[in-house]
Amino acid sequence: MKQVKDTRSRILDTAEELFSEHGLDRVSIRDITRKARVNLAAINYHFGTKEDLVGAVFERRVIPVNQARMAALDGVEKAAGKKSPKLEEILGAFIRPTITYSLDPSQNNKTFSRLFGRCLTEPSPELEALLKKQFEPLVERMDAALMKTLPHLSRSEIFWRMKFTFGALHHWLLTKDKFLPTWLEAIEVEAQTQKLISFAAAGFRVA
Amino acid sequence: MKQVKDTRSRILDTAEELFSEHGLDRVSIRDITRKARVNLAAINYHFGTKEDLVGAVFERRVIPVNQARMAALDGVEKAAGKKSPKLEEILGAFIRPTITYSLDPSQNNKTFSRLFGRCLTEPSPELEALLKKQFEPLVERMDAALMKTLPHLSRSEIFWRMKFTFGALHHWLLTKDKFLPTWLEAIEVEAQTQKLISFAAAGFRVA
DNA sequence: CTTTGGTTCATACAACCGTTTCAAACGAGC
DNA sequence: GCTCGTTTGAAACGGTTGTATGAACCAAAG
Repeated sequence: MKQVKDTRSRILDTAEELFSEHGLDRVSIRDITRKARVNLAAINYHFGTKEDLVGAVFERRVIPVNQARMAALDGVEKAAGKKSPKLEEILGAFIRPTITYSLDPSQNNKTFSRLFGRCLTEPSPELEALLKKQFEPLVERMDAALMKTLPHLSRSEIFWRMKFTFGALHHWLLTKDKFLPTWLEAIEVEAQTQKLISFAAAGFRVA
Repeated sequence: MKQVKDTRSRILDTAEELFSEHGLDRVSIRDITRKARVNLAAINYHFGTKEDLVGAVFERRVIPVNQARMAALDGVEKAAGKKSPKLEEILGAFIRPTITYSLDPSQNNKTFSRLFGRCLTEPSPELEALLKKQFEPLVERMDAALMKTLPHLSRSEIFWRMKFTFGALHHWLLTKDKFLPTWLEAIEVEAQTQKLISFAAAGFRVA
């Protein structure tokens, strides 16, 4: 086995970094292998095609984040017992894991938030299928939790409001350190997160 | 002059269509010229580089949309007279023009919404500068109007809520006919727009 | 020691990229 | 009719792309 894992994960790390910085299409396989100091053929050997590599990069992050979301949702529902969980807590279970994972420096995740936001706009059909597979069960659980807490809303209504929340979250992840005016007072990420959660919660509470 | 305009605008139309469908980087100038039935060199002759073409495609749409937003804001403020305009009307002035322009079939705009949503995630520095230039004055006017209507909110607070609104809008534009579950009841675009506006308005009204 | 199965390497491949070139075609003004 | 500036055309440029090939390498198994 030698240091297979070394090569494989060095490719994954470098690819993630470059993809999130420049976009999937502006990064060539040669850019990745050069920066990872790995042979050109290593990518095709370990992952198959470039598209397979893209999938692997996404899966490595999306799966844990969505698992963390599920776990957070579990925790929120268990804590609420028989009562319905608070709206802010449900939304927090959806929003917070992306922050946690995108800022944890121990896992080379500094750049993950941008990658994550990006994955929604890159139009590869295979990537779209992957996303759908990764998000469908989560969205279903979210819907169920929200319907319990907001029983007066129809499932369709919840769907649209989730879409808006999703958009706000991902646009924020993608641009949270871009387009900032000079006069803006800098605030912590946690404070930004709370702003987003209460913004979305208010949107969900509309009659 | 002959049919210069014909060639030029046929390139613009085709480029817009292909860019919005496949993304900026997945479309080559050969794809464009082939589909537009125009000589390969025509793009470089009329626009310079491919990046210049991208800029031209965006500008042709972004400028009118933002002008329409400005005009709508003017109308809302004039109608309110000395009083502050209603929050929903301000947000509508920002949101509605993107709908109007992305659905008007008389201007080949069927695909514009996707292009528009896409332009925020493609990381070209020149495009970013173009966007900043096109949006800064608009955002300033929006901020001013919102501060007048919501005087208890700080400018920074309004900035973040605008970012969330922006994200919800653009994610919606980008995916409004994607990832739709089978059980979802179909509704008109106007109804979706109203949902978005009241969602965002509620977020702005949080104390 | 030799074989084996997995991994790395340099190199080659065909296809495509954005851009340039320059001759041909063109309509307007004299 | 004949220039003249503008627009189109076919072809080529050098460079890069993703992928494939087959030899070299290496740890572990027999």
